[in-house]
Amino acid sequence: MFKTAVEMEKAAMILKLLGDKTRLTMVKILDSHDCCVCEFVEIFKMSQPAISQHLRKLKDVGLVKEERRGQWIFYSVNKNNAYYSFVAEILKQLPDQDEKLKVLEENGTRMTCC
Amino acid sequence: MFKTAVEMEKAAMILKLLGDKTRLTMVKILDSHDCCVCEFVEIFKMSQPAISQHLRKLKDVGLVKEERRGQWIFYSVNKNNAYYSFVAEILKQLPDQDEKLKVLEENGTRMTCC
DNA sequence: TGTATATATAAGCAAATAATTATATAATGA
DNA sequence: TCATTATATAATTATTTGCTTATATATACA
Repeated sequence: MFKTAVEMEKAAMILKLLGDKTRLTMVKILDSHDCCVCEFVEIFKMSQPAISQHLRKLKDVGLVKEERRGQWIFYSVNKNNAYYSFVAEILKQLPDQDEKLKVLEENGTRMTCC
Repeated sequence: MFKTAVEMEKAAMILKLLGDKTRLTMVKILDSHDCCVCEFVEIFKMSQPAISQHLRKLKDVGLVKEERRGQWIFYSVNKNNAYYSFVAEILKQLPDQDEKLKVLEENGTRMTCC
């Protein structure tokens, strides 16, 4: 089933990170689509620094990784992370967030930026 | 697979609750054994009010329930809770905590109290 | 080379969290 | 009925968190 159980300390740390609605939704979205910061700014109607700070926390524990593409920095889930399978089991149980991206495409925000 | 996905808001709330090492371990233990407050005080080497407050939070969202047995109040996981299957998937991936209870039995603390 | 755009980072602050200490409640047993 | 034990609750405090505003950096493009 699972190679090895996640340590309690690490598990609690991951859960605390995911225990924020914004970050949880980010990870759920990133699990199926790469996104850049400006898309999240649109989706969550939050300031750019607030978004960047959430992404920083996710990056610091290795849950997401970043990749610059020209002017933009794209984030994606780091599926090689030791805790990815732990996280994936949680994400599985969450509702699809694709309609959030669809809204961006409809109002053109997705195209403009990325 | 799952009847219905857990709402993002609710999921984040549950994850935040479990994102504390003490509470996460409590729930993992309670998932297989009922326990009373004084046992947790021993296990975690924490003050009784601190333990009671953690249990209160878990009870407030319905993850655990309490049952008085004479002088003691026993806590157990509320498997009827709407979010139990969500939580159970997480607990599955955590290492067994039985040795923590074993320590209590060895030093007699488990018997004395409960 | 200068300006605009995307992003990160730092500093400051208000709200939330998790502990402590002190006190209240409830059951047990002499 | 009184002392003891188990637990809850309230008040206080220190720490952490998540935002804001201000500023820095890095790329693109005219």
